[in-house]
Amino acid sequence: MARAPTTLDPFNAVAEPKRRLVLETLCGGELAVNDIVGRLGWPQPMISKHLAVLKEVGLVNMRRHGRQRLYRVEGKKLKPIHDWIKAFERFWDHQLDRIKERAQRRAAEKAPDKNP
Amino acid sequence: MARAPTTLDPFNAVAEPKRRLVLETLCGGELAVNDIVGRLGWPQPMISKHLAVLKEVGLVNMRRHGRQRLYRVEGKKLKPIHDWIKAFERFWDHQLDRIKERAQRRAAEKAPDKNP
DNA sequence: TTGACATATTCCTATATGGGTATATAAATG
DNA sequence: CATTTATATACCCATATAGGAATATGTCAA
Repeated sequence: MARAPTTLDPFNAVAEPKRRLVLETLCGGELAVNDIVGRLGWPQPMISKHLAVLKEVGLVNMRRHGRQRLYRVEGKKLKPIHDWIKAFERFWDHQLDRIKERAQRRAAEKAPDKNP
Repeated sequence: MARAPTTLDPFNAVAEPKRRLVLETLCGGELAVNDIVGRLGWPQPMISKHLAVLKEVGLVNMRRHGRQRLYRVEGKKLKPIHDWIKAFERFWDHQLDRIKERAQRRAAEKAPDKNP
């Protein structure tokens, strides 16, 4: 079997560094293709092709406006990655560990009879 | 040009779903290859090959113990992904937005002359 | 030494990629 | 309609993949 298609899921789509740059570029808001071309300085077909992949996984939306096509980032589609990575946060964010522990302790104080 | 090698960075290594499962399996602590084979039920060469990729990007460490090879997850190597995704958190975690705003407001109160 | 066990490596193949270049489609404009 | 502008698509190619099967390497034990 070959490698999974880039359009399989956000993980694969975002593995390509240039596609991440496109998403970052769209972070400020809706942009037409040529705006992205201007900001990134890559050939237009390259931008269009990367946008096509991002659109197929739902990471961007498109709407027509005259002869332009305005692309907007659909950030929610990145949540699965965020959720998956969360399980590993403890490996670098010890601060967070402490926050969580404190939260759990507080929860335990509020419901001290939950675990008899 | 072909697709970037899976060993280029954590993003590419983790794009493969099975590789994510291997990492999750190692989350509980060091495991020998055969333990992973047992838990995931995949052919041993498949596990070894995925481990090789993960090791090359530094997502796992290995140490020999007798005839076994014990693999341990190196979670810190996932931080770049976490950091990149953070810029998009606002797209789903509105709660977090409010927390951040509050923190910024508080910081502004502490140093009210920073922006004259 | 000879096995048995644990793991890695090699060889194969179908498959999809990303970039480049050229061209097609579509919409506004004169 | 003809032309310009904005974007997408088609075609080509070198490349690396993931999986399967077979085999190699390494290590302990009798």
